[in-house]
Amino acid sequence: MIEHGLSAVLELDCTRAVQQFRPHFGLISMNVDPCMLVNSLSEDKSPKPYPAEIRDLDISRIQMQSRPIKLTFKLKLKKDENGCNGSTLPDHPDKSCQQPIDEVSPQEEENHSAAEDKVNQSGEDDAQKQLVVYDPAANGTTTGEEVQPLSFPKKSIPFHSSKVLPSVGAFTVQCAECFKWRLIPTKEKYEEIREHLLEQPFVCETAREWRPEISCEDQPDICQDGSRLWAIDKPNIAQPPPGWQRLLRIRGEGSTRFADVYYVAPSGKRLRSMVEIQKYLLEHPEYVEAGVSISQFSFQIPRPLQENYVRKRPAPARITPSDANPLSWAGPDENTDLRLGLPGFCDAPDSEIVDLPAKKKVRRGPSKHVFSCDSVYDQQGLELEEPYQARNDVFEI
DNA sequence: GCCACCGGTGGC
DNA sequence: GCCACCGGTGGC
Repeated sequence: MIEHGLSAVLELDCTRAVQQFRPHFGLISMNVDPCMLVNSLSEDKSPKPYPAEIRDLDISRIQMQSRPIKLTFKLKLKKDENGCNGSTLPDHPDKSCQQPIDEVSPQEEENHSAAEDKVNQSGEDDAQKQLVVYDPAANGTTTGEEVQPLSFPKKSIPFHSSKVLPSVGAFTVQCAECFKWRLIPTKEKYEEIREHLLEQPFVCETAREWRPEISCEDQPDICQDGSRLWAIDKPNIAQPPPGWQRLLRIRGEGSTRFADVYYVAPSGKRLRSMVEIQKYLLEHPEYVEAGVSISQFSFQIPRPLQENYVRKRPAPARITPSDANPLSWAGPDENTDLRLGLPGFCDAPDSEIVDLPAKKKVRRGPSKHVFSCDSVYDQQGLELEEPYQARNDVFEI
């Protein structure tokens, strides 16, 4: 079992792996907590195929579609001070899951993985909680060691985290031809694909770079089934300059905006706007001399598919006699809209709501389903008409 | 004291 | 409504 307070949070539900949604580009993310774990595969560590943040592990819940998978990965703890120092993987028939713990570099920390997780506190049938990620070993990409890491998921022991924020857990892109989701092994590869997505649409064959046998005939790696929160990224965002990191920080539900982008300079300086970038480059001409340009930066953020994830900005106040009465604003806001589910793929467990960061008491508009089938299908339709126009990246959180 | 995160605001 | 910017602040 997991020891030393590893947080349990994420859980998958991809059994209903049906192609139900068709954005074209995206990330999969999972909730994150102060304790970050990073899995790496092979011993050579170059490059790390599937680093991932995970808050909780329960390998026994992992299923690779219909075939068993063998997991081998290392856990790396980010913050000892969070009670996460030291851990072991859960007991699992496959002892290859047992690996030493290393340190995590900032870069690794940002290399979220192609794995997946999500908390599920709804108590759904275990059979519904499985990870749907492709099995590299099954595709003949494994060399030497038989294993390929994949992902993991699931919950177990809550740990003391005062605040839990979602974060990107994996990267996925949708094939422009078959519309199946393909996981992207690294953040860097994802950024590379994203940079030229409009001119070079992603197709399953593109993934042969790391999955030689993949084709549109293969099952999707992941599904948009409402069990996780998805966000749609923007295409054609330049890759960060060499040595720079582009960080995406997902805000908690109910915040005034969905996420923040930061750039981390090679010096470690964190910059949060084009103004700051410009100023920094002026103060450090060596970067400009090395070829760094302001055009290589973008603070565009993805858009959450979950309705009402971001708090709407209140309409300009109109003072009327009733509004002037403070009591008219005093009632509790139940946010019942966040607890509604729909049959079928939209019957997302309440857990996805429950698992999100503590909601703020925010005034919301008329109740709507957070994972409305209608809204999703509407978007899918738009995607079909304009495959690579507006939204192409998707994050799952 | 630092900084990650959040809120507010102005502009479009 | 979205975006860009940046100030405030709680937690460490």
